[in-house]
Order: sequence, then C-alpha cells, then structure tokens
Amino acid sequence: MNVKILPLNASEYALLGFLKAGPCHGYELHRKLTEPDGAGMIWGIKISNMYAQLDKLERRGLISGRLLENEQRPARTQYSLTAAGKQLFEEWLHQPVRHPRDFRHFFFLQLFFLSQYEPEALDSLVERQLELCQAWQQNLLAARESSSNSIDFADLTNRFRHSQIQSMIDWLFWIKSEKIKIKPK
Amino acid sequence: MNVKILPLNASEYALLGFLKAGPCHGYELHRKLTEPDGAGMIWGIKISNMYAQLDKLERRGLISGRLLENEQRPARTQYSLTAAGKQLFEEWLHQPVRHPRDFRHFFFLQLFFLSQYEPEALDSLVERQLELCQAWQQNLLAARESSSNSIDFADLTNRFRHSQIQSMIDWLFWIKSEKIKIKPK
DNA sequence: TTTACCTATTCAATTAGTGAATATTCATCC
DNA sequence: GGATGAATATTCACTAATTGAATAGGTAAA
Repeated sequence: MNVKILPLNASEYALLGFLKAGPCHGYELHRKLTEPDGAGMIWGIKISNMYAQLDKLERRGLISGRLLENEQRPARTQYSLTAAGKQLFEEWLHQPVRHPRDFRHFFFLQLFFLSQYEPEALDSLVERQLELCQAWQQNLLAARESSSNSIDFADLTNRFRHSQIQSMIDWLFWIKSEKIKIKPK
Repeated sequence: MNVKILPLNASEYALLGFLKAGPCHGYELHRKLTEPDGAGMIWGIKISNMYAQLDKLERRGLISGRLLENEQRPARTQYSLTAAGKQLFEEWLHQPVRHPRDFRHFFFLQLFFLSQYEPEALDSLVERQLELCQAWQQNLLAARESSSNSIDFADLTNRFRHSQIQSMIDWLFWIKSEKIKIKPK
C-alpha cells in the first residue's frame, strides 16, 4: 500500500475549511471557493478540477460523501469532514507557513478561516508568522556575499527576496498594530 | 490542426535563451538551467521534464534537433534555435511582464539574459517595468473600498498586493539609481 | 576488474487541468 | 401552455505536466 502522503494544496485545505462549517455538496462548495470577496480573491479553480479534488480527499479519508436522492433537485453528493480531516485542518490552520512562496496562498487562507472560526487565535498566528519571516530575513542577510563593486545575479535575487519579505513583515505589523478586526464575510 | 498557442513558461524561455548562445544538447542545457548561481536561483526543473519541454518546443517549431552519433560519448541530440524561436525569444526578452505573478519568474530571467546578450537594453526594460508596476499600484488604490472602521478580506489582499508591488518598485529603483552593472556569470 | 559515478536520454505511470456533455429544475416570455 | 434559456449538479474524455526509474555507454579510481 505505502500511501505516499502528498501535501494538500490551498484549494484542498479550503474545501476542508468550508466543510468544517457543516456538510455540503460540490456545487455549493465551488461557489464558496470562488466567491469574489472570499477565497476567490486568492486563486481560481475550475469546477471539474474541484470535483477531482473532492475525490482525492475522499480517497485519503479526509472527507466522506453520501448521495442524496429523492429530492426536488438533481442528485447530489453531500460531503462531510471525517475526524481525520478535521484534525488535519485544525493542525494546518494554526501553523505559520514555512516558506515564503506559500505565504500568498496558505497564510491568507488561514487568516480567512481563523477570522471565521477562531478569531481569538489570529494574534498568535500573526505573531508566530512574523517571527518566521524575520528568520527568513536573517538567512538572506547571512547569505549575502562579501560586498564587491559589481553585482551578480545572486545579489539581485537576494535583494529582491529580502524586500519581498520585508513587505510581508510590514503588512503583518500593520495587521497587528492596528488591532485589526477582520470582518467575517 | 488548429494549434492552440499555449504561452511558454519560464523554463521554456530559458531554453530558448541558452540556445541563442549556440547549439546545445539536453544534458548540458539542464546543467545551465539549474546552475546554482544562474537560472537555478529562480526555479528548479527535473531533467525528464526538461526533455519533454524540448520536445514541445521542437513540435512548435521554435527549436530543431539533430542526432549526433559517431562520437566518444553516448549519442546526443543537438538542438538549435530556429528563426521562429529566435524571434519569439527576442520579442519576449524586451517586453516587461504584464502581471505581478510573473515578475519573479519572467522578469528575473529577462534580466539574466539581457545582462548577457544586450546589457545596453537593461535600463530601458527596467524603466518600462517600473511604469507598469506603478500602474498596478494605481489600480489597487482605485479598487480600495471607501474606508470603514472594519477591515474585510478584500482590504487585506489589496493592502498585501500593494505592499508587494511597492517592494518591486523599490527594488527596481535600487537597480536603476545605483546604475548597477550586472556581472555576467 | 569491480565499483561507482558521470554522461545522455527515454519510458511508463501518475497527477493535474480543461472543455464539453449530461440531465434536471426553475423562471420568464409570448 | 409551451418554448427558451439560465441555474443546478456532476461526470467524462482528453491533454498536459510531472515524476521516478530504466537504459546504456564512458571514465576514474581502488
């Protein structure tokens, strides 16, 4: 068997997150996923792709679906979080992202769900993410080559990354210092 | 027929870019692509994936390969840029990126190749990219909702994007004002 | 001469992603 | 009341992207 645990991507965590609020079927989940004022601000996903992700999550035992028939509407499959799914989501939700490239997709999603489900935990996540960002900065500074008069490609990328992360830090401070209350949609 | 022209991704442009220096075979191209002080700073690519990209570029008529046999080494396929490939690369090389998400992958690659092939064109590209970045900023400011005391998710993402782009702008100014000479590797 | 690593490419298999197809219900217009 | 089209809900077939392993000869060193 030897099931290789591939990490979930952002929209899969989002599916778990929306299902935490209660059972739901694919079509409705897709509407939530793409709502222009919500998760849809972060990325887009085609509906057929999302159905494939639901299958994948079910195969991994994180959600389970059952067919609802016998209604006014076309048959639909209602999915619910399993205990495993709930646990995975909760763990993920409170972990700051480990790499800058994940910031945009994952950290935003964490803010999104935390502000809905557990707003009192927001400060702590922001704080720990801030510390990680500052550690990234230190690593970049440490990696800078001894200054010479000519700039090479490594210098360019180092400076760029540093300034991108600085902008994350500034933004996190803004959230923190303004004691921002994120309005749940 | 009806060939849908999918846009090339960063590593495919990089392949065209390296082939502009002269014919080369896959294994060597992969070494260039992943050189830790060069393009390898921007992304990674598995070698089997790169061979698939070479096939794709050949099918699209941007490069052409011929088998070199009769040597000391294992047989290899030497690729060269076609006229169409050269033209596509040159056009791309001088166009600033149209969307912030491309900045990291594409703009860096453009700097990389321009600094090697046409350093006198660097200033102009930086200048035009700067203008585009400033236009992105204007759009974000225009999209900001009338201020209220509560912050919603749209505000968070708008502020974040704005600050990320500001960091690009700062970095471009740094390149520009320091009259930086990028050292070709 | 065996071992191990470097060169060079290909292949089979998996996973991701897209567009179109299917099928039912609902609202609206003539 | 019947036609038309939009909304609901999911599936399917196809293509593209990605990965790990397989193949196979060459070189260097023990």
